[in-house]
Amino acid sequence: MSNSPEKTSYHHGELYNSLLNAAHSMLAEGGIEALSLRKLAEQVGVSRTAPYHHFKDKNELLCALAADGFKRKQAAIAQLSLHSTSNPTQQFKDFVYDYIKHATANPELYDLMFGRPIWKTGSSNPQLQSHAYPVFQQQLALIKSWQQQGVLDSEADTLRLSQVIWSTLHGLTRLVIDGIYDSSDSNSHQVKAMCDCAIKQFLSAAKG
Amino acid sequence: MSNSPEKTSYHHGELYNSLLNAAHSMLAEGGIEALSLRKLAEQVGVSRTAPYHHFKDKNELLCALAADGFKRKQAAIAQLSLHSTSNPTQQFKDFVYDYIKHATANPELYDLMFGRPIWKTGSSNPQLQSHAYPVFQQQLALIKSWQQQGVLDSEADTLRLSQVIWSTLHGLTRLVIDGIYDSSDSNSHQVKAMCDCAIKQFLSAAKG
DNA sequence: CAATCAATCTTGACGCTGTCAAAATATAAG
DNA sequence: CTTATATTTTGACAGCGTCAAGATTGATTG
Repeated sequence: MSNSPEKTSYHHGELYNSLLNAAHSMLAEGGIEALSLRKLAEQVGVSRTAPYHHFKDKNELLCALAADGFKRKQAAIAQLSLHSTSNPTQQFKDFVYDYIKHATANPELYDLMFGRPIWKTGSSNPQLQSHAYPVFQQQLALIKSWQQQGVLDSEADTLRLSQVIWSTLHGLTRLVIDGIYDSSDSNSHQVKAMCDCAIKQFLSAAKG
Repeated sequence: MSNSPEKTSYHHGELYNSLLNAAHSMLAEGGIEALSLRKLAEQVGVSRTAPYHHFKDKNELLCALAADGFKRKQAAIAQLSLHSTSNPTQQFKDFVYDYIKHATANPELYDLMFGRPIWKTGSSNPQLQSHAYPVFQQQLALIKSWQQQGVLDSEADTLRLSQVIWSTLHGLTRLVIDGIYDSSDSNSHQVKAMCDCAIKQFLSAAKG
């Protein structure tokens, strides 16, 4: 959308944000693989090495992009918590649906945020971590409250249960967006069925 | 290990297998990222474009490598099924432990077998699919039997439950091997705890 | 055995990538 | 105005996947 103002001046002035914006849409279109610094620079109207004065690395750009994604994810979850008009069981269901919905709506962004390249040892930025960690804390708080309300297994250790539920959602998402499940025909219908099955497992475990 | 016989003859004779072997160890050392056709050719002692007479693409080599992994995985699961001396509940636990154990022991191979690059639309080889599909069928059969024996929720649709359990194991594996969980200190201890929590959830759901 | 053919391997080249070094230019500070 | 600092540029390097054309070998057939 709002990529480059096409300034003709030597100094761009808004290079940092312009690069991030352009990177965002380029990521959405072709994934991490198609995201190259050179194409990015060209699209913003600047030479190939200009970005290196705002991002030390390609990795640093990816981290900044992912950090931005975590910031928005946190806001989305927070807004979901505010809409607590429904009963806690329905809240948990909505939490699951929303997780898969957001992830499958922006598969390339999800792939970046939770992918190897930026989390591999030595790659993860302190700035990235500071944005990602609160999101997990947020999820942990939600699950703790659901445990206290008897929706989820109250005997389980909250941290472990959070990790397991997250694993289930993450795994389901990855299997879908990585193409291991065929996304040809009525895929969303099957994904919905998988979510419901997962929900049922966690809910019944609470009544053991 | 047994990489190249260093034949000086023009025709290598065993190029296909030599490439696969070299690729296997190169993958284990540096991951997909570090696996380049050129380095591979050099290591086997052949020119850069020689591999193209045995693999149409780099993608085709990756598919062959992954297919080999699936073949071995199938054999491993089959052997696990034969060791059915223990009770079915313990069998299910061992199945979970083994999944994570094998995946974390060969993280780079797992990343290849269940990663985007080879499953992305248009990348997956028919040969790859024919090796991967039976593995899922195998897991589905196991889960069906555990359902019939009352270990897992017998009311759930077998296909959906298989997908959910697989999602949990896959997600847990990915979070670990992708570096999202810090693998610094006593990691295996925490992973064990997560597995136990997941197992408990699925077992209690059967007694709902 | 000799000639032909197909399989295999090599050299050369192209465009793409990330990134460093050094030079040019614009802005800010003294 | 001069000096320093931040920003951008051009040039260059090594690496990558891969195509095209030529060289070499092993197998096939007359």
